[in-house]
Amino acid sequence: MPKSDFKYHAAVPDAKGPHKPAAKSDPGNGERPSVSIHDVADAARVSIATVSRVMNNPRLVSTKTAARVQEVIKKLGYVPNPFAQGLITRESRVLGIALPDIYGEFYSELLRGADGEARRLRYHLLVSSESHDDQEEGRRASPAFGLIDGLAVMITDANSPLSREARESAIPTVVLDTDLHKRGVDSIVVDNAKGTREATQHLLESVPPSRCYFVGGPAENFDTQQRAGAFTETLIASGCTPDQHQVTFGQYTLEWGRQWALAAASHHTLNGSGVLAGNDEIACGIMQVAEDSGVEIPRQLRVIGFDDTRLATLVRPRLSTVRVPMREVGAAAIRLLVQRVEDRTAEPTCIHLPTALIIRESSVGPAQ
Amino acid sequence: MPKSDFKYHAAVPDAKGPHKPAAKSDPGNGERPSVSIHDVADAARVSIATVSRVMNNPRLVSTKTAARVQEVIKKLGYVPNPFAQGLITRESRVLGIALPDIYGEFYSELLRGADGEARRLRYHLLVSSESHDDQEEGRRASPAFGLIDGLAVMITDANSPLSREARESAIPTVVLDTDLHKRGVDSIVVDNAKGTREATQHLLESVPPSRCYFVGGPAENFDTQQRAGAFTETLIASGCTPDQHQVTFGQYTLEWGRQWALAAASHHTLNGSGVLAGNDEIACGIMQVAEDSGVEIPRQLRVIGFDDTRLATLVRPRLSTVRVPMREVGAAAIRLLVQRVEDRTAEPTCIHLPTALIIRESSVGPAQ
DNA sequence: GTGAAAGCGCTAACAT
DNA sequence: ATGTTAGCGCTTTCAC
Repeated sequence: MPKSDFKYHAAVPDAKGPHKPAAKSDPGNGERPSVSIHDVADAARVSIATVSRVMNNPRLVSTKTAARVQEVIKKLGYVPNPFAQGLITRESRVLGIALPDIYGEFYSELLRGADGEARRLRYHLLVSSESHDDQEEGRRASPAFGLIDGLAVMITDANSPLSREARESAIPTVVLDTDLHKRGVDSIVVDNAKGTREATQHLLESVPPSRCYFVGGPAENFDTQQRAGAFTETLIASGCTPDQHQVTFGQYTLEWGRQWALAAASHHTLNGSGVLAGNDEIACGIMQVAEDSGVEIPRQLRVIGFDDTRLATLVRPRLSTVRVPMREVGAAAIRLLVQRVEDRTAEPTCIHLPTALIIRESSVGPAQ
Repeated sequence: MPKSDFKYHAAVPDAKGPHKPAAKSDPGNGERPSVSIHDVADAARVSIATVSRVMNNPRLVSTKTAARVQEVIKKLGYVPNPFAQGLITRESRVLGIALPDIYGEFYSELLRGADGEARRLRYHLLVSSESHDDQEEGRRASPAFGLIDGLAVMITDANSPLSREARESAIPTVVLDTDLHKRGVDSIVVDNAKGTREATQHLLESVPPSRCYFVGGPAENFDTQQRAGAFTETLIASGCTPDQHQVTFGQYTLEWGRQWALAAASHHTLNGSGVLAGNDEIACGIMQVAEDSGVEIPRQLRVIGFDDTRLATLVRPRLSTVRVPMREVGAAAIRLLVQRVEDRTAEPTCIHLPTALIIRESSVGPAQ
């Protein structure tokens, strides 16, 4: 019998240290019996080093020993303690993702993409939305810095405290929706300009430039700005400089769409117009008001949404919209993040994802 | 000068052990400089034990010392290493939540509730959807057992492998949507029966029982079964035993709603009927087909959805629906889970959350 | 190919 | 009130 067997078995049960931490097989409460690398080593009559090798670098172990150890591992249901592993390797295979909110089709789909990709790459995903923050003083439960290997942040508004924190904690980070790669941060951005141009040009096919409107989300929002910018440029290129009423900002909500449309209707500007909304919800709000006030879509009013959420195919008439590959955004963020985690010396990059106009019913048909 | 200062400083830099793990302040790559409890202890001229006490049990330390240590902690930006902590305390303050999918209003809202509650209780949330599984053999990346302190599982179909795993790993678990508290598992369930009864009775006010339909999701689904059951019972109570066409099962998708409605329309059963859909999406599908085939809602057809997602207020006519407090479900799950994590001896309980009929436009109005 | 041993950073018993 | 120390479970040199 190898000495390791003797040593461990003999030494441990007697040599009760002064510190008696979590139960090993404590009866009376429902603790996990928790089999450790020592248990495996003992049962397989090898040292813990060998067990470790079998798990992390099997080619350093003879096939025969490896097989025996594997068998014991299986029989005992051994799973390495991630805390102990992390203490040495400084890796948890957990990635954080911080979103401004996790509500609605948009974030939901993004998260789905991120989750799928993380799984594929054998990482776990720790989510955290910012929305519920700050109610109670400054106890900002930042997304487990120290535990996570990397963080994907979506920064909608300028420089949120979170991004600063991330920078300071020197943790691998990728930013969604803001191109910061010149500042040394990997980023994923969506090519808002392309889709916006296509949509605006599509509108201009049947609506005079002076009757085209952009109904955006919050003015501070990065996407909003790009979309508004591309809209304006396209109008200018067509020979019409839009006035201030043609480009407005509000919220990314259906309610804001309704508000805008109500105001527009009261100025009689709905009929004969074309509007590009900042997202599908806004577009839906506009469509609702139009319908309620007897303005026919698309005959009297053309409307195009943004994002291509399921909403777009749910409403009638079906909503033309600019598709944003939200799922791919989430997936790309994780892919890039993992890349960075596994090689921190790589050059910061920025992945651009395309947008494209999808024409459905709300923007086509016989001109008025 | 305390001896600890001498000991640590003198001993460590020279006594380079055989094992040289992760860089402490490795230049050349962008590692975190990582300040440890020792650094704080040194700088504050106390032992590491005192630093630990300041963080975990301040009342054991004199106010003066505590203040000094706190200052150093702040100056150095010290954050305890969660791996080292977890190794001893066996807690990570990370909770797992496993959902069949994370798509759509429903799961999105549930997740939002869970996230908010987790934050409130100072836990982190590790999500994982099952949908992306199993593509590549059996590499089931279970939700970080060993790392998480507890797991909230939503079991839609009978006994998924996940729930078994959870049981085996002896980790605190709460189950969503299936009452298992008799089997010793905390659970959160929604009182499907109440809302379903209300909805069915509401339908019966204007539609004869023989013209009432339940268009459910998957037959294996727990919620579906309860809803179908309550529907049938209510019909029976009103003196009509529903035939097999009146209670059907499919998917929780808009498409299934369309299919059902198409089939129904071809049998001329749409006009003059009342239908309770398994969820809002199905209801929307039915409404679309009805509209397309010229059946007016609510005049010729009454429809009620289930869940009260935003869809319900988006469509026209606005959808009557049975509200399910998805957000509260998520929050309650986390609350219960944390309770269990912090006291494993408590009796398993089952939290019931109510549902309630919300009457909007799709189910009321002048009878035909 | 395998084992011995150091030590990651921390908490908690024990000693003072 | 504070310090000393063992040890959580693991990975990894180093020696054989």
